[in-house]
Amino acid sequence: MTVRREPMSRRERPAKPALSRPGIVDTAVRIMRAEGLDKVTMRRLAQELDTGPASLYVYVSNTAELHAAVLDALLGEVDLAAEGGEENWREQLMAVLTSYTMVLFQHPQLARSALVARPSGENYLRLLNRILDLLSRSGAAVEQVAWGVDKLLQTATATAAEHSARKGDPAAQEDWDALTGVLHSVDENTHPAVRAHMPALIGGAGERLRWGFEVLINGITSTPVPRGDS
Amino acid sequence: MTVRREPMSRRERPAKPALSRPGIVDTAVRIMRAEGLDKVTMRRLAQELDTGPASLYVYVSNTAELHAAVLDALLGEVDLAAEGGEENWREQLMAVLTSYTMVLFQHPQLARSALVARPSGENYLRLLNRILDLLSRSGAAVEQVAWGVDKLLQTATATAAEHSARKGDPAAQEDWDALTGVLHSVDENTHPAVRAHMPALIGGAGERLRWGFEVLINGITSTPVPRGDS
DNA sequence: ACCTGAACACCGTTCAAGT
DNA sequence: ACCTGAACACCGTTCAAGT
Repeated sequence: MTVRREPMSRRERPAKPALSRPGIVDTAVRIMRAEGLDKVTMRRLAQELDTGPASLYVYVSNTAELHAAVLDALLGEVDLAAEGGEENWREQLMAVLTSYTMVLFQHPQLARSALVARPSGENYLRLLNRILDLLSRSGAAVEQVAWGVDKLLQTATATAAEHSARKGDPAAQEDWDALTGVLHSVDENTHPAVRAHMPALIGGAGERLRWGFEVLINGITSTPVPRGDS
Repeated sequence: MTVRREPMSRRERPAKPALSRPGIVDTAVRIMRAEGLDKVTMRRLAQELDTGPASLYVYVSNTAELHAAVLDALLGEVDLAAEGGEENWREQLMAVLTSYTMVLFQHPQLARSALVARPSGENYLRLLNRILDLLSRSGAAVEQVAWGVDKLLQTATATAAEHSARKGDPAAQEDWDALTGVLHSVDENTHPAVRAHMPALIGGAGERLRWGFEVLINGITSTPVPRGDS
């Protein structure tokens, strides 16, 4: 009788699996997809893994590092192959950047943390390598390409982070509304330039991303790095 | 005797001043300067003002809005006058952008929050107006100027936010070290482009900011907005 | 209208102790 | 080496009650 009880309870609580870094990161990703990044806390994660928060510190040194690991996992979704002929580096570059941005758009809170805690994972490295390769086909100097890639990734990340204002967050739509409201009713005499640029200042949501990348690519390939730097 | 007691105790606790939004924001700024933005919490602020956290919600609707108010207060320090002759819009623009970036560099955590919660305060508006005015002297189309200013402010803000990795934060230096470490020891066969751009990928801290602005200005003034957009 | 005490529902991280 | 319970030192926000 006691013989039977043992397997039963195993089936009910399906053999709590041993902790491991991959397992922890997987669970973190699952929580994020289901409920957003701010639910990915040490305590919540521990609960999900049927243990105490202290146990996680064997595999992860703090919350920031955990979020970085989640980001790198997500970066696996970026499409590096991208359509467009081998010779058309510009279109390919645009496609990869767009793919990266779209992945981050899905989780703007991650983009936010990516700006601060520089990622250095496997998937990030692959992405970096790919973009460097594409941009270097422009024929620009090595320094321009190196610094330029940084700028491209920065815009993409920052744009996605800003996006958390529109989506996700509850009170963040209000910020946007507040800004557009203020811009619409700005005083002609004190802020003439704002007035003069007014419809454009707010509009063009969709085209802005692509235009932003084009601006950067044009600027990067035509602006030499100050001499004497490596 | 009781007559004397009253003024005494007034002198010891110097007449708790009435709460007000400006007073709250001032205190918040003071705490930030002294101990950093993450000490600027509702609870801590209430303690400083000798009241309970609930009382603050009469003047401030949440923590994000509080931080936005602190940011706008700080933006008052940006030097909009900037040296350089009236005719040299490029140098003036560069000076204003640099001043803005420097102010944010002092408080990178604020820059971080500025990316998400779009500011719309008085000082932000002044800055926006000034940069629009300067950039419009390039002769570029209105749409390019409007979208371009957004890009310029975005880079400045994002660069400052990234800066929180190097300064301030304790474990964030580690991220940077981790990244440079990984980049230095990357495999030639799997990531040839990273290898090829290696010294430049990491170096050039100081010149990068100016180069970044130049790239944008060049790109903005030479890249037309897709037609049909305002 | 403004202010408050108290509560609800959480956090990250550490550390001594166990296995 | 890995895991845990318990504690320390905090959070934001709400709400009924008071002035």
